[in-house]
Amino acid sequence: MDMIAPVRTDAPRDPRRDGFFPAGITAPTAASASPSRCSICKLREADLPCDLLRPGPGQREALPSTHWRVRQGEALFRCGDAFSCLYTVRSGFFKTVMPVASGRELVTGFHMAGDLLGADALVAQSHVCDAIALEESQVCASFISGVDGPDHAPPLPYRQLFKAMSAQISRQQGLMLVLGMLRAEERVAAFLLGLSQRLGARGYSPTHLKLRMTRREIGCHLGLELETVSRMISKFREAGIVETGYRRIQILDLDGLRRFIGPTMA
Amino acid sequence: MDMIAPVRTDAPRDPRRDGFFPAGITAPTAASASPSRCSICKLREADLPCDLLRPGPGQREALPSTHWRVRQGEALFRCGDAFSCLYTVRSGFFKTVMPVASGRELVTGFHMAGDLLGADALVAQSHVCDAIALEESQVCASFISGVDGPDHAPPLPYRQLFKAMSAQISRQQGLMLVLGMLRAEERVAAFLLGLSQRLGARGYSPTHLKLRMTRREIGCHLGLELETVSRMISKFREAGIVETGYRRIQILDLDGLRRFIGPTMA
DNA sequence: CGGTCAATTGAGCAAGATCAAACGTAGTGG
DNA sequence: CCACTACGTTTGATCTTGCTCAATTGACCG
Repeated sequence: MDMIAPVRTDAPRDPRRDGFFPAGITAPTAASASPSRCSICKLREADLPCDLLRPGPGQREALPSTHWRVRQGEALFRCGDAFSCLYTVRSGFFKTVMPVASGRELVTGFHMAGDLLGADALVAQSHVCDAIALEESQVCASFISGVDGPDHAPPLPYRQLFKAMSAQISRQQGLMLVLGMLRAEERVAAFLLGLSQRLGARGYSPTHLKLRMTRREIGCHLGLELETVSRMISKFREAGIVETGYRRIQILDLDGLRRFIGPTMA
Repeated sequence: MDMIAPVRTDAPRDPRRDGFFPAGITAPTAASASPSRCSICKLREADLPCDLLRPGPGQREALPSTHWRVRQGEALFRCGDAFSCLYTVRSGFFKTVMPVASGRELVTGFHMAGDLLGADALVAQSHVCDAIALEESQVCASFISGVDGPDHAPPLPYRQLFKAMSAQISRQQGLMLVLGMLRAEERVAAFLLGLSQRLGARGYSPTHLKLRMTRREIGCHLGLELETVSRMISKFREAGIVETGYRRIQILDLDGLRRFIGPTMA
């Protein structure tokens, strides 16, 4: 994805969007349609005030930015939306939510003045969560290319670092989902499936796993006691889904394991 | 903290360290003491192979890197260690652990060939978790300054982005700790304390909180049902620690609330 | 071949989920 | 301004899940 110009000409990609600005977002208030420098954004303790996106001495030009209003209950961006800019909360209150198949939702965070929103999409180029205003809010939107974009892109080593850090954020979000929403059985199944998938991606067998960690370590990773981990693995064995031999686990029925995760995760 | 030269001359800061290399880490094997370019690191599906730290066309010079061996059970780095370099797992298996006061430990992840280790320390300049080898392992260490370092530092806007992403990683790790190790009572107490602290840092009252979110949203954030959240708040009220009025919560006894979190978090 | 540590399995118990009902608050429209 | 409605909150009763305690078995190492 390339840099999106301050005046956006790309058509909305999401069916929920029906106008020039995202649903629930009005045109710039203090700023004109052409992006302002937004030097009034001086927020205490802010993670990333827009002012800090200004260039330092010897740097290139500042990233263009502008202000938007978001009404209560409306989305600043939604899961799947193409990445267009980073947001700093100027006033109000947001929640970020990952929608889950089961209807329940995972609230990944609450965000108030000074907090950064939207960094989740820097690498994948599309947002992985909804950002919903819990009250009338204002944000500062800073237009910045994704790490692969040609303009304003950082030097190569840092692009890789961005990717690595972004990958870690994604991994942690997945783990939060496991810890916050899944039952013991589902957690262990998800753990085994994740391990299988990662091993497969590296050229190892995805079905013959050699566990390098103890049941206690698995438990500490999944928020369970070691006895519970052991019991769940035994349950999978009794169901004919895995075969076990001490630290070695053979997955006989990958789909059966997926079925154990249930409707929460797809 | 500044860039640490490939040949390290700084004294170990951690009492657990007793030699030139971190405990359990032997001198470079394939590479000589002076860092090699390590072009043999071509790992499939890797998040950040050392090769990718090479400069692209028109970039500055590559970051120096070298290889280390880590024996089973030994630490690649430990919580509190000064940040010196980023690691890519070449072979073997690691766990990353956040030590917790209560003796239990939070395993934040398992890491195999191709995974990046150590990015947690890029901003704070010191590691926030232990990285322990679960079997005989090899890593590629890439020397890179922290985002505030003078050498190899990225342009300013990206430094801010690094900080923001790093902050998000820290926040998520804190939440994983809450989701994985705390009981309902402790989770709600930690949530209220966190909200209080963040509001205080922004100039609002840290004791008179106006909750913008519903009990259900708090529950979805903490991995609890909304009834449980309500019950815990009622318990705090009955204990004389908070006063409640619908969406408004007044904290009467901050220390009392901290006492509820118990020994797990300090 | 003990010794140590990890894993398994069982029994009882407590924390939290679930189901259900009553109550408060905010918002709407007459 | 008030009544009505919708939704959020509180509280209670019951039940399930997973934790705790305990004993046994199994693997690995000198």
